Amino acid sequence: MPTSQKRDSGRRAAPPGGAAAEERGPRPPAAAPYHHGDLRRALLAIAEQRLARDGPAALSLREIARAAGVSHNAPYRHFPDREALLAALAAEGFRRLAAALAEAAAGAPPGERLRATGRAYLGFARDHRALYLLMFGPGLDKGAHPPLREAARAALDVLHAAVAAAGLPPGARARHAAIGAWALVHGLAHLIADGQIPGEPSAGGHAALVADALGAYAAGLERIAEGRNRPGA
Amino acid sequence: MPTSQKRDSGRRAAPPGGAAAEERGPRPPAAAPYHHGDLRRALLAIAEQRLARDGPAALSLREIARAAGVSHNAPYRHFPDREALLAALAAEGFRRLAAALAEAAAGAPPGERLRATGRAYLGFARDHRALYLLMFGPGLDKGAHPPLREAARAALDVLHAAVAAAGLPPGARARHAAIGAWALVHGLAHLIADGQIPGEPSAGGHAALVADALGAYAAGLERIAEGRNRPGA
DNA sequence: CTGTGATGTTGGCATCGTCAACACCCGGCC
DNA sequence: GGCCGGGTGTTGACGATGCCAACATCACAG
Repeated sequence: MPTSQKRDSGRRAAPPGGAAAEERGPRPPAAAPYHHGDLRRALLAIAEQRLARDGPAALSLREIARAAGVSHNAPYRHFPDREALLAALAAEGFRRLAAALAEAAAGAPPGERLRATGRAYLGFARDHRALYLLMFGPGLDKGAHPPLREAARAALDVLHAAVAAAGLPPGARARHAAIGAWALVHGLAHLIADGQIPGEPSAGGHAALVADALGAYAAGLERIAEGRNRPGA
Repeated sequence: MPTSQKRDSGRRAAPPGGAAAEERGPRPPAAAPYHHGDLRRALLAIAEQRLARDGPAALSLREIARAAGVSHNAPYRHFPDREALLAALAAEGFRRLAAALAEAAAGAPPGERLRATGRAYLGFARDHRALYLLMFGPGLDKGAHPPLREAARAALDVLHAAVAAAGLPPGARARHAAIGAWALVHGLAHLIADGQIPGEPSAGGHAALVADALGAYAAGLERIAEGRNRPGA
């Protein structure tokens, strides 16, 4: 029902209030269908930039509408409430994250797959800090928005594959190892994004830290794969 | 300037609006100084319970004041703004977390210290889910509230000690290993609290998962401590 | 006893999320 | 061609919130 791409009619080229165009791709005819021209996408784009600027708590539907050049109630035609917009934003973030992870995993040899995926995860968190914090932050009832869980599961699947490539035989223990890898990388990303770890979060800032932490975990996985020393009860 | 403990005068025993007493400890004379009687503490107690019930976003100063039986502006005599109250809550949480970690570490043999500390960390996150999410969530500028950083650093120190007990020689690499341990445990706690990992978060719910993940990391640390295979660049 | 400063109250302002009613405009139907 | 139904956007309103300003109250100091 949504995303109804109808026709163009060339109206409302530049809304007066906003500094944010809807950044239409290089697709000549298909755009601007109804009154405004693909609101929803414009709202999401504006919301993402405000999110990065002011944090999730300061995100107001009215301000987004204002920036889009529409009235304060227009967003309600596309999102039932504020949380739904946040959820759509987070879902899009999960999709991008999963894509980034898959790409990193595909471009690395099996032995390096785990580390490469972890680096990609951390890179995403660094480059989309606010979005990342929104995706995993509280205040978003994941159960009420299935796309979130679905995209998150897809991301975990990539981690699964990377752990399998690390040489661990499949089974419940491998699943635990995969979740552990996810948790390690997620914890690092979260602590860095939260500013708990001193040092510049620049591109190579925490490279040694990440390499050591991932290396330790990978070494443990190898050791378990070789010696089969059961740690848990 | 704040926390001015003056004297008692026995007034205003039961405010009409609230179901939340200020749960004064077993300290007979020292309590209820000025008008209300240790507001601030009462506000924090009420805030913590509302936080656990409705999440951090739904926490409103006015509602807290209402529950405490004071006017909607009384909290401003104790906290400059809403965020300051949140920060005080989070700082208290960090203090409790550090204490719990220290206790767990002290009660475990050196070889088990890392796992025991990790379990305590996860137990704290499970038992104080909302507070934990507040402590590490966005929307709280940690830089603006030094007590937060301080308490967080204290918690990390306990992890440091646990990692040292795991047999790794001190140095930059050991520091990285400690942060990695923190990240692993933090990531597990956060993912579980966020509902990303299916399964009951009850006391023993994720025991096997936690044991495997911590075990893998500890095994990697041991392997590094023995063989000295340098992972990072 | 008077004054001073911490504590609490009343009132007000701008903003926000959301609901209800109305206006516009496209495409389908006769 | 003309109507009309529903998706889309607008105006107006309500209650609630964070915060500011002015005032009231009380404990203690001098």
